[in-house]
Amino acid sequence: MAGNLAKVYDPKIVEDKIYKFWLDGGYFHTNIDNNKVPYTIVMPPPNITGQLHMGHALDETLQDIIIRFKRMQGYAALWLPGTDHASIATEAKVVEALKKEGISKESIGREEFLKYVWEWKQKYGDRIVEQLKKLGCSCDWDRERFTMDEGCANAVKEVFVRLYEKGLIYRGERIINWCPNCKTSISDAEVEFFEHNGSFWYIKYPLVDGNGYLEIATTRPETMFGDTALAVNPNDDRYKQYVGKSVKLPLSEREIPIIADDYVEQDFGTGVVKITPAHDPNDFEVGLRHKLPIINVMESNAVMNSNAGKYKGLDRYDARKQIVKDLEKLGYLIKVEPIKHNVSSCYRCSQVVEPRISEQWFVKMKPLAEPAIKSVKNGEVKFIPNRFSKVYYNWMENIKDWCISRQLWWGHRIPAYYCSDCDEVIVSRDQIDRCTKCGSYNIKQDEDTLDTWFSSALWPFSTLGWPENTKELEYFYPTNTLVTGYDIIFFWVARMIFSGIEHIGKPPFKTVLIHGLVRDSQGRKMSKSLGNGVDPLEIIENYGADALRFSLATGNSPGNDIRFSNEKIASSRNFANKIWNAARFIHMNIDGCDVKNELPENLEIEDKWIINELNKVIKEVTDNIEHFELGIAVQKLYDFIWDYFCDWYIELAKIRLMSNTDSSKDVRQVLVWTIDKILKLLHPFMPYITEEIWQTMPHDGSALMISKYPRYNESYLYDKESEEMKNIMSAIKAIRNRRAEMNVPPSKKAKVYIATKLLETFNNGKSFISRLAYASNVEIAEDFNLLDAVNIITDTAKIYIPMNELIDVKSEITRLNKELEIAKKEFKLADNKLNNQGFLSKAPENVIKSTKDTLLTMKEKIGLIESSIEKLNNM
RNA sequence: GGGAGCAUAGCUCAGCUGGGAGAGCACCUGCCUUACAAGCAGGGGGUCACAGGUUCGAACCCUGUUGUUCCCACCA
Repeated sequence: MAGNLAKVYDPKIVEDKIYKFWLDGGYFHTNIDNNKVPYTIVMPPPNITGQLHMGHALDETLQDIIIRFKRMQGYAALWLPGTDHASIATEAKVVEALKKEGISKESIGREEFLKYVWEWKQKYGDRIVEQLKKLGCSCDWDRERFTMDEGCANAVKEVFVRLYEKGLIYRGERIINWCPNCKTSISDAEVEFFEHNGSFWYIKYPLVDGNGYLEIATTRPETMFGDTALAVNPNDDRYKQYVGKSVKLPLSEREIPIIADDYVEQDFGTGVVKITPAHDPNDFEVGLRHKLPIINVMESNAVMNSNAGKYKGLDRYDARKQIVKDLEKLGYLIKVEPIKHNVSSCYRCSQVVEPRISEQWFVKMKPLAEPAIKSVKNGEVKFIPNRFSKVYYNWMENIKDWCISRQLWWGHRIPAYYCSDCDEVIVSRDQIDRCTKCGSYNIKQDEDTLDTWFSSALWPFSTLGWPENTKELEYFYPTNTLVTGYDIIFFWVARMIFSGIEHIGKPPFKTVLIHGLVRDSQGRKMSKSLGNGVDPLEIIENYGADALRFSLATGNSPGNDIRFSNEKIASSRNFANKIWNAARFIHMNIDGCDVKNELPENLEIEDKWIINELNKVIKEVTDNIEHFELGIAVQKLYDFIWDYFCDWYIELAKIRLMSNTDSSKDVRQVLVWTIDKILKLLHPFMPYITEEIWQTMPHDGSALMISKYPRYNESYLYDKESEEMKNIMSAIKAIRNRRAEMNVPPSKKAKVYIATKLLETFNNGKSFISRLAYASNVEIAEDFNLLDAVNIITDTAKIYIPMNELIDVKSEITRLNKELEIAKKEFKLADNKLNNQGFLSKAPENVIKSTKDTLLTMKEKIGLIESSIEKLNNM
C-alpha cells in the first residue's frame, strides 16, 4: 500500500473520486428516522446568477463542518440545499445578455422574456451547485430546492393570501425607493447610503405680496417644480409673520403657501424648507399633515416630465445644472455651499435612488415583528455571538412596512387580480379567469412580482413541503442552526423568523451562527471593482478543497471577519501533506502485517501518554465544535496532530518498530488506533484527505463520513504516566536545547548522565533519550559527581553531558547565572503570594496548591543550579 | 445623531466564565536524523493602545481617553 502513496499529497487525484464515492454510497441522503434525533441546517440558497466566491466558500464550509460533525455524532443530520431565483439580479443579467443580441425585454414581451430567463436558469443555475460539490459539501442533493419551484411557489401564494386575508398585506400609494436604473421599487433594506460631496444651493422664493423673499437651501434644486409649500418651524420668531402667506415658485408662475411644521429645524440651513411631497419621504409626511398637493416631476427613468416645464426631457442631473444656471441668471440664486451628505443608492446597481410616489403592495410589519422580537428575547432563537441580537432588535423595533412589489417580470407574480368592470381586487391561491364578485371575464392579474426575499423568508419550511403538512416538516422543523453572514440579518434572518412564527407557529431555527466577511490579506473587502477577489475554485485547483476549508476555519470566531492570504493557504496545504506522510509512515510499517484497529493489552508509557492526550483533545474539540468555536477546535487538532502525534509519538514509536518484537506489534496497533481517531476528529474540517487515508487503513464500516465521532472515555485516562512521560520529554528538550546552543550536530553523539529522584521514570525513558537527544549512552542515578560536564537542569532532573572540549567554563557560568536569576524570580513571586494573607484566604485551593508546588520546584532548582555553579568555579 | 466591534511578537490572529501571554507566517542558527526540506531540532522578539478603578491577583471586569472598522438613522 505504501508504495501506492506518493510522497506529496495530490488532492486532484483524490477529491473527485471521493466525492463520487460518497454520492454513490448515498451517504448524503438523510431519512426520517425515529430512532435518531434530527439535526437540520437549511442552506442559505445562493443566487442562480452567482459564481462561488469566498463568502460562499466560508458559509458552506462552516455548515459542512457542523453537519458532518453532527452526522458522525449519530444525528439524522440533514443539510438541505437549494438556489435562489434572485429576481432583480437575474433579470438584470438576462436583460443585459439580450441587449447584446439587440433585444429588449419590452419588445419581446413578458412571456417570451420569461422563457429566456428559464433557459438561462437551466444553463447556468447548476453552475453554483457543481461548485458547492467541489468544496466537498455533504448536502442531501435529493432534496435540492429552488425558490421558484412548484412547492415554493405554492408556499408563496399561500402566505400572500393568508396575510392578505388577515389584513397584514395591503396595497397603497406611498412614497417608496425607486431605482431609475432597475426601474423598480426597492425596500428600505435594499437602499445603501454613500457619503457624497454635494452642494447646498441657497435660493430666493419671492413673497407674493411683493414684500421681499424667503431664502431656502436645497441639495436637489431640480425637484423645485414639485414644491407645494415652504415650511418653517412654528416657534421660529424669524418667520412667524410669514406663516399663511404665499411665495411664488421661481422659474414658474405657481404660488405655494408658507406653512408651519415641527419637522423643520430652526438651526439647519436657513430654517425654511421647500416641501416636495412627491420626491422626499419626510416632505411626503408633511404633505399628508397639511393636505398639500403632490406633484411628480420625473418619469420612471429619472428624466424630467412635463411638470418641469421647459426642462421636460432632461435627465435629473442635466436638469439640475440647467435650473441652477437659470436661477443664477434671473437673480434667484444667492450662494452655493459645498456640503457632505449621504446619498441613497440601489444595493444592486448603485444608482442613486429616487423617492417616488407609487402604488405598491406592503406587508404590515408591527404585528409580525412583535412575536419575532419576543422569540429572541426569550431565548427560543439565539444569535451567536449574542451581540447580534441587539442589531436585530434595533431593526425589528423600528421597522416600517415592507414594500414587497417589484416592477420586474422574473419572480413570483403577485396573486392579485383586478376586475375592470367592478373594480374588485381578488387575491387568490389559484389562477382565476373571472371576477368572483360580478362574474366578468375582464380581469387582469397584477403585473408585478414579489421581492425575492419574500420567498426566501419561507425557505426553512417551504423546502420541507409546507403548506402541505408533510412528515419532513414535522420531523426536521424547526431546524437547528442557520449559518450566515452579518450582512444579511435584516434581509433574510429577521424575515425568516417572523415568517416561521406566523405560519408554522415556531421560529425556524434555534441558533443563528453569524460569521464575518472574508477579506483580502490587507483586510480589504473582496470586490470586483478592486479586483482583489480570490477565486475559491482556483484555490481548490491549486491547493485542494481541504486546504481551502482548513484555511477558512483557522482563526475563525463567530461574528468576526477573517483574512485570506497565500501564507495561510500554503500552511493548510502543508498540514494536509503532513498527515499524508504520517499515513505513509504507518503504512510502511503495517502493510503486510495483520494489524487490528484496537488498542493492545500491553501499553507502554508513550502509548499511555498519547492516548491520554488524545482523550483530552477529543473532549475539548467536541466541546468547541458544539459551541461553534471552530477556529479553536481546528487549532487544537493542528497542534495535536503535528506536535504531539507526528513530532513526538511517531518518533518515539520508531524505537519499538525497529525492535521487531512483540512490542513492535503493539505499537503498530496504537498507531493505527490513534490515526483512526485523528482522521475522525479531523474529518469535518478536511473531509477528502481523511476519507482517502481512512479507506487505506484497517477500519470498520464503509465510510469515514458515516463513522462514529470519537468520544471522551475515562478508560483512556493515564494522568500519572502522562506526567512521567512529560518529565522525560522535558529532559530531552533541555538536552537538545543545550546541544543546539553549542552547535553540536546530531551526528555527534554524547554520553548523558541523569541525576534524578525519579529513577523508574527515567529508566523507562532511556531509549527515548538516546534516540531523541542523541545520546550514545544514558546513565541514571540519584547523583553523580562530575566536574567537566555541561550542566542542564530541569524541574525533575539534573543532566550532565561530558563534552569538555566544547565547554567554555566562563560562558557556562554566565548562562547558569541567568537561569538562576529566572528561577529566583519565580521563587520570589510564588513566595510573595504565599505570604499574602489575602491570597491564602481568598484564592481557590488548586491555585494555592500549584503555587506551593512551584515554590518547591524552584527551591530545588535553585539548589541544583547553585551547586553546579560552585563546581564549575572550582574547576 | 444612535449602536457595535477591534487595538496582544515584524505580519495575520488565538487567548472560552480574572491565576502571570500562545500559534502560524516572517527572521536567525544547526540538520538531507530513510514518513514528510511543503520537513526536523533550536533561537531571538511583547510596559497585551493609554489613564484611572475593582480585586489577594487584570490582556481579560468597570469608567474615561485615543485610534480604527462597521451597522443603523438620514437635517431640507
